[in-house]
Amino acid sequence: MKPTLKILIADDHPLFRQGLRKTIETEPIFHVVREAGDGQATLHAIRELKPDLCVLDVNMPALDGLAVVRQMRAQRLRAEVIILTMYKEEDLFNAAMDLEVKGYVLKESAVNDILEAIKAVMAGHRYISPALSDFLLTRRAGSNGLRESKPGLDRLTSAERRILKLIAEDRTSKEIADQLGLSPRTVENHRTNMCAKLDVHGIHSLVKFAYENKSRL
Amino acid sequence: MKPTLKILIADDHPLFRQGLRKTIETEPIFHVVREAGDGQATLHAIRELKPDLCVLDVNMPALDGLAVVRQMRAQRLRAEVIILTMYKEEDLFNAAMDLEVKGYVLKESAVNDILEAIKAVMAGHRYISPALSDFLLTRRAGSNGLRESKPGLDRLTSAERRILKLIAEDRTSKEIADQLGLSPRTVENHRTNMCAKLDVHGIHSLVKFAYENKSRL
DNA sequence: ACGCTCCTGAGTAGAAACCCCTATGCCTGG
DNA sequence: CCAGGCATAGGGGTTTCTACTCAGGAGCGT
Repeated sequence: MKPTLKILIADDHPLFRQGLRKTIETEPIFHVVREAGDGQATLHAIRELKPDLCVLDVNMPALDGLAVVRQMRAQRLRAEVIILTMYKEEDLFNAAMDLEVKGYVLKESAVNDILEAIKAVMAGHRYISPALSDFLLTRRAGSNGLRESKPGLDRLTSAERRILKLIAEDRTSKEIADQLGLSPRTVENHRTNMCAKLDVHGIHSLVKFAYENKSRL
Repeated sequence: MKPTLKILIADDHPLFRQGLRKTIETEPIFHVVREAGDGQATLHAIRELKPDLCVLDVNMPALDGLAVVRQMRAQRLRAEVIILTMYKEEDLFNAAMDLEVKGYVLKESAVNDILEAIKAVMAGHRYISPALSDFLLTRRAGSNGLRESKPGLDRLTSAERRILKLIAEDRTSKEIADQLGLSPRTVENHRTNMCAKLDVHGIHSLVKFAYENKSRL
């Protein structure tokens, strides 16, 4: 089987896009279905064409590359992402990693690298330019500290926090009630109130939130 | 400033050493002061010549590349190290990282990569082949405590993995069924089977598992 | 004293997930 | 050819969580 891979490229420089396209299409199964020059157009094109892979420049008008990825996640647009950037900025890199971007390539890299990155990502692996190895190795120290506190987390009351901590440990309302000496209904009411305050919906969203933020409870 | 850099290369294949030497010496300031074919000879040469940088193959007779590094550390021989290897083995890679090796390059990489690696390492940075980005990213999770792949994760079938990926995105069985063109009951059955295989129980445990392991799906 | 928030508890309803079964069709290895 | 694994689909029942409503009491500031 030889399914051609639908690729979208986004960069605000037409000449760079052209070079990128030429490079990518040296590989016959890679097909660039669209070029976009700004973030909004990129997002539109992703919704419309459902590409398998997006190669996004960070610096773009309207929406930058990472903002596009955030929108993709919010709108459940499933496509692999490779971020292209000119500079080695640690914050930018960490933000991309937090968004679970699969590829991160410096523009200074050899043209060969972008092809390698595409192949690796489409094979389910990740590809990060070696120039960023330093960031990758020291990431643990950095990314944990500078994460901004979620909006709404500070609006939780003490009882709610107490319960959320136990939710993060995968406890049911009944178990939590037993442990805290409350009625299961009270715990359920707190759950409901937290869902409203945090503006999360769905049966698992509160658990997910609790799990993501358990270090800050 | 133009001090020539003393480099030692170690590999048990003479032809490969020759290619490597030619490649390195395209850069005038790099000077290969010795080639070695096994670990003992390498260690000897390092003591004798005190090179600035050692490019070591992993597979060598007498002492393998990592054993040489261990000896260097034990004998306080200060030289930067770049490990060259043919295969992507996670254990080997982690062992090298634990030894604070500054460069780790796959032989399949472009010849250009080894030069980039040398330049990066001599500039005080690290250089890791992008093919190993996966290892690098999962290393912190691994070193954090839960260590290596869960028992049972490899027992999942392809359909189950496909569904687990969507579970990790907080989708309901109905949404997953719609997206994959299946009956909701089928998806629920897969959920049940996965719970049994993974030996997890409780309404949120599968979501939690999926979320923790989403990078390995 | 009056509002206000918070903690507590409850009724009702529905959605989602889990748990126990059965069953069909497909493919593969012995 | 048959057993077994896998993917598919369903029945019936239970538990858990969410989403609404309501309500009493405690504490707190104006």
